[in-house]
Amino acid sequence: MIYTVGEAAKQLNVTPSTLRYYDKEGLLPFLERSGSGIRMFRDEDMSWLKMIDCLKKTGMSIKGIKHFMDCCMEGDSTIDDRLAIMGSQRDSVVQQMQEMQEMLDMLNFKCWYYQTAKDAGTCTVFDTMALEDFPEHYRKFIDPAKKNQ
Amino acid sequence: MIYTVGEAAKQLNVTPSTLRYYDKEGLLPFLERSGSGIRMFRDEDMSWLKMIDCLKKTGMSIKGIKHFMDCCMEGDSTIDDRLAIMGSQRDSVVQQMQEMQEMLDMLNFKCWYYQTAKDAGTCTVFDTMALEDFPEHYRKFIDPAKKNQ
DNA sequence: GCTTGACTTAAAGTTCACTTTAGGTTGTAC
DNA sequence: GTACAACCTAAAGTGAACTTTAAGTCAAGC
Repeated sequence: MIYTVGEAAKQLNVTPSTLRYYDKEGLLPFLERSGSGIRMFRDEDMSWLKMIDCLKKTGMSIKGIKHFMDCCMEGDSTIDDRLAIMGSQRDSVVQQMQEMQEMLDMLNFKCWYYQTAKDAGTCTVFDTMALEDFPEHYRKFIDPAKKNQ
Repeated sequence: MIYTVGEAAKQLNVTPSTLRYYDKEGLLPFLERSGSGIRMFRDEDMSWLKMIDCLKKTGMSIKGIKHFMDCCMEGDSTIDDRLAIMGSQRDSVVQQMQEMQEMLDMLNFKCWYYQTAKDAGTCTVFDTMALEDFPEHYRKFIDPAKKNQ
């Protein structure tokens, strides 16, 4: 199966211009054209696009992705480089997820906080609350210096 | 304890210019100044900054953060709005984490793939491998249309 | 054969979130 | 009292990642 830039873009949930931009930046060295110059995305190219999407979503820059793709085109001599790139990207994602979890904990606290305030009708409900009145796992978010959390 | 913009910035691991920029954009409505116009960050302001940092790190725009801060300054009349904002931000983070997990799975596959190629000295090692030769949890990443994964 | 929608390019424009620059003021240390 | 680092503002500049525009080409349906 062969897709045009518009069809490929739809599958990836991006605009055709984005794919053309990626092409211009050298992210799609695998891409072939028809005799009249039209981009032809094959099924295996869609796999490449998914990989690019993965790197993009995990925070790699266009330049970084281009470097990886260049390595991929080079062949076996770059296996070590590619392994290193994947390894550091994985480490980065693990870190990002840890940070995300911390942020989620804080947001969960805020949801509880505003839900409690909503139920009481006012944020002043917390003024008379002692630290022990807060659910245990939320206590770490409470700033004694701050009235309105 | 009171901090200058430079001290506050150091605690948050940002530059002083960033905090001045946030101030200019209206993200720091709580912030007070000394008689000579110098920004004074109190301990409870550092809590506000942590909240702003949390929203920023979870992908909220400067404009979105400003809106939230404005609600915070308004008082009890905006409790519902703030609860809604925190709720949707939490949902967004849950989604982001799910996506991150999928990306991590893919990167783990790629690490295994390149490690295997490295051990063999060539990517052609996969040419003779049947689907059953791949670890089970990695099989979903294999594209039959694609030689070099 | 002609319309129409999708494709092509190069180049300019946009948005976001800072960052830098220029010119000036403040406050602590000697 | 003077040096010097850190503060101040307004405004211009930066970099990343697209997005839009303009002018033209291609291919399927009538």
